[in-house]
Amino acid sequence: MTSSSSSAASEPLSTNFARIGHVAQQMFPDILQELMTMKEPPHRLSHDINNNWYLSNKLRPDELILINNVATNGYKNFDIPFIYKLVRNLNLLPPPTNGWNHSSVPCPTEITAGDDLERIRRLRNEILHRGNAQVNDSEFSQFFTQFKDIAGRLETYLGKQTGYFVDKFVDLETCCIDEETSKMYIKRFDGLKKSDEDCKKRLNALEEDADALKEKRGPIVEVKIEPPDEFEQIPSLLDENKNLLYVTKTPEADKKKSSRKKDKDGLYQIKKSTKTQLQKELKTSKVKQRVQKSVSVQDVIVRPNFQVSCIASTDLPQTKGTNCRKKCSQKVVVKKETDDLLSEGTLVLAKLDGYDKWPAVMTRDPHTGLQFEMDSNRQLSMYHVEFLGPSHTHAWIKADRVCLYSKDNMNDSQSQSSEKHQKNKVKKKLTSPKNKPSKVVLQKLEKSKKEADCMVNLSREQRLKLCTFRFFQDNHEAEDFQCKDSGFESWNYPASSGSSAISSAENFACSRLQYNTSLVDKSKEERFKLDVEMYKKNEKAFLHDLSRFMKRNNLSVNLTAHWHHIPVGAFQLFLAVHERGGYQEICKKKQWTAVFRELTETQLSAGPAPKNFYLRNIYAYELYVTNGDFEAELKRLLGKRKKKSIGDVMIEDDTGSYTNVDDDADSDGLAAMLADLEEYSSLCQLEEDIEAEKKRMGINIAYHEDSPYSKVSPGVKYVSTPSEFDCPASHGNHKKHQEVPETMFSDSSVDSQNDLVFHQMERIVDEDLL
DNA sequence: CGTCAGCCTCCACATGAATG
DNA sequence: CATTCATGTGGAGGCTGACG
Repeated sequence: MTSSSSSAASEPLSTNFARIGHVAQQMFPDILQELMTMKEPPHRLSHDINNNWYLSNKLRPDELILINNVATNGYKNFDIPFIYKLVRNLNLLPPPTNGWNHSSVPCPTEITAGDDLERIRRLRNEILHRGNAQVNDSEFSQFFTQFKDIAGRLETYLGKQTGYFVDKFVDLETCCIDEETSKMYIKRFDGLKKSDEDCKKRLNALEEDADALKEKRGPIVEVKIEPPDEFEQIPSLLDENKNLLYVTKTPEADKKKSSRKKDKDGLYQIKKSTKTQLQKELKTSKVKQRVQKSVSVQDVIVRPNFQVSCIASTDLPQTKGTNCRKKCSQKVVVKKETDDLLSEGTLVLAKLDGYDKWPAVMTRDPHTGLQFEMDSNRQLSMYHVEFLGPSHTHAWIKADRVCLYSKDNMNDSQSQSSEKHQKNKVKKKLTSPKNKPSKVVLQKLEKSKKEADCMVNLSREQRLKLCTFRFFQDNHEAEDFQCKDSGFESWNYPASSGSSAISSAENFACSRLQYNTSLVDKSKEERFKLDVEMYKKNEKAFLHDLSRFMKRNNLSVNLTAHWHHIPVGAFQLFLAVHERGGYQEICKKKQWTAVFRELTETQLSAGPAPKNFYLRNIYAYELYVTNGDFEAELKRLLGKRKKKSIGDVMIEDDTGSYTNVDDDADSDGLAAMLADLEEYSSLCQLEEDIEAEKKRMGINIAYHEDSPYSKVSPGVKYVSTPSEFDCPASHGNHKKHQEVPETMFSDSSVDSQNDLVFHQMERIVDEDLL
């Protein structure tokens, strides 16, 4: 492709499409790969992912391969969805004004880097999912206006010279496309269009099947199957809060092991005979003795994500579930409902010290925006909830004290609280109410129950709107570090990037997009030098990165030292130390006093202050960016500070006051992503299972009426296979279940089905190209 | 009986004197 | 002059008693 005077406007409509297609498939990925290289140098990626709960658990095998090869290949072959996922979870950019994956398109006034990434994702989806390969001139011009706006902002944000990205778009917009390239793109999009139509037809057919079968089935009991080596045929005990019956084996599971190759995350209905058998076993088993009530298993669904649970239809007495489960079967998964992430807006019962379970809504902390917290073992430890009632309050509640709201749970808790009160007088300080609830409290509780009952039928969004304490992005403390168009540049490596994203010789004008140097090729010294160069240009970038690093490692950070009442910034200290060769050099040459005096502009005696401050706040980061043994240093710091609460990263801002910083990508939107994941899984399951089961003994599709999924995408829910319990065959299935939802790249949940189709199409196209 | 303010203790950190 | 040690300071959290 060479620049030409002939305008794109005069070219065929399909050529226009080829151009915007190139942007979506090549130019945007290249920009984002460059952004990634600057914001997350490849040598840090593995470590950061390991420190990220979500990413370390949810990456797909193909994504893991890319990450494993990142040290050699850089961000080559990282596509937009994957980069979006990394940026979002590692918090590499300031989040979009309305948060990630918001239902509405960023408006023109929203111009954070995150907003632009969000725009890129949407544009990419819009282009790739476009059924129509004809782009008229006005549409074409609109597309390129958007492209250039985004490119302009990103080049400023990344500290590139003016036109660094924009010029490439200008070239692409106006240059000629050679015939071959044009044909290649048209062919590609023809294929896309065809796949689109096929998939739509297929999905419509499936939906019809589903509709027809929906009425045939009754209420559903959910069973999750664990893949133990050997199954036992007894139903075991259940979750005390959720009435979950944990079953270690489904009677026919082992028979069908091999026939369920496609198991991912679907739910499978069991036969009536199996159901009867379960009921029988429940009546006769040891479980029955503990439960003391017969459990009528109305129906069972198998969720082959290797865990067995069964929702019994009757209310079960609260028991020490964990112990019982242990006694009943070693194979039973000890998994409480609260181990799952509850998403924002979910109606729950939360137990606060001194109170009974109280109806509440899962919300974000109005100050930090956090919805939940992980402990140091990356286990979910706390949820933020807003309590319902005449006057709403909000609080952080331990995860094991939160369960889904239901009247049964409510009643159980109340009847039990009085028993507990009798039994646990000695322990009353721990969790139970000190005394019988006062009349006032009971009245409040009644009101809150009424409110909760009213909320039951509302959507999560509607519930959130009724909440008093709401988190707004504008309040986000991370805003302090947010990049505005003016000023804030970050990771300003000169002319760096992994250009290698240019994957195919077929692509036109690739050479234009290639860059001169790549960080990947640089030695650690060179990289560090570039880091420092960048830091010199921008203090905030350093402070942001330092804070992010420390936060991720559960360490607090103080960005301003006060020596003899003279404030000294961490950044100035870092530069001063760097100029003298780093921490070790200064210690060796005993230059801490010199550093101290230089920074305080005094001749005072330093004492250990500068050294200690550096050790506490900066040294681990210095090791981190220089590929040193920062982990040992982190261990030392963590050991020293273990008594401090984990997760409360305090950053001293310019005014000297301490503020919480919420820039932990782990939690930001995690629950929303989980919902996406489940939605995606159920959608995948829909198609795959129906196909699989069609081949077997006829279709039997079941919808989980009460499923939260129904709110996400009405009409497409759990899919039940015919009648047998199948053993979820392999760990591969499990991994599949953990796939990060690709639906996060769809515009909204409403479009999720289409999006699935589109992504499948995309894969087809990509495979074709390979 | 529940709430809340005041007091106490503990801990981390800064500072400055003492020491090598 | 760098390092070590003792002391002072401030914040967080727990306990207790007064009050409504």
